[in-house]
Amino acid sequence: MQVSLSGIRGAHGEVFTQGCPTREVLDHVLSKWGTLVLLALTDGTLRWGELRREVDGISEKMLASTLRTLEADGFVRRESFPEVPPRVEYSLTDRGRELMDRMLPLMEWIAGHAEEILAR
Amino acid sequence: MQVSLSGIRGAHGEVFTQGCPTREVLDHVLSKWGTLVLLALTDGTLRWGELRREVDGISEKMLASTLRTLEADGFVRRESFPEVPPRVEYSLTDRGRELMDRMLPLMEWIAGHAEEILAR
DNA sequence: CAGCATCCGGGATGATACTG
DNA sequence: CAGTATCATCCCGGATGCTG
Repeated sequence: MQVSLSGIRGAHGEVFTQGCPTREVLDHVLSKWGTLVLLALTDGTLRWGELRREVDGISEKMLASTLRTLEADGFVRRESFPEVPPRVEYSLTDRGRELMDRMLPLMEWIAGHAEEILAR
Repeated sequence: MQVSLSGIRGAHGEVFTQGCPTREVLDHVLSKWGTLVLLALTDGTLRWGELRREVDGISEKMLASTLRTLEADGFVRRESFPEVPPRVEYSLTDRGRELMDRMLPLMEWIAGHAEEILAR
């Protein structure tokens, strides 16, 4: 089911509306840390500690909060193993991979043009 | 010039680094209001007042600040006409259109799945 | 190792009034 | 009409300490 360009606008031409579902998901997924966590998981499964190290500068609090949101939205799967010491692995769900299929081209373009863009 | 997936990661596997150019542009472009302003301009040129009405809920302060950032990054062009009353028009630059070519598929997918995603 | 609870400061954001 | 200036506020997010 494809949504046309005109289909993503509100009926009166506004760009969505305050508090509509699309804006909410946008805020989750395009948040400061959301994009980076999703990108880190794109290469494969990671443990909590690995994730913390891969996403440079993220605090434990924000990692936990970001992961909870992304898991609730069904983008990330959390698997906890009953071992000592505990091991928890995070990976993208199918939905998460669908999302990243659309997000990666954007991030690659930005990464490739960032320096030029900021060179004012 | 295409950037491979591996090319968008830091040398040590981290997802970029704190304060690197890519993260900065990411923050500008994927900010709460940045995406919505860019989306509004995707359909064509808009005046200040039209933009304010199209992007539901944005304050004058945030509209001004968002537009200044996007203009400084070269995504948005500002044209001011020496008339009374004043008229100022905003539109995407070529760079802005390149960006939106990558962003639209993402936003369309999110808009099409938002309700399902939040239905927990 | 993988988190959660708590506190708290500051930048992001909003509301209002005003101006060229 | 298209902003700026100012003030008030909120909540994001960092730091720290603790637990199963």
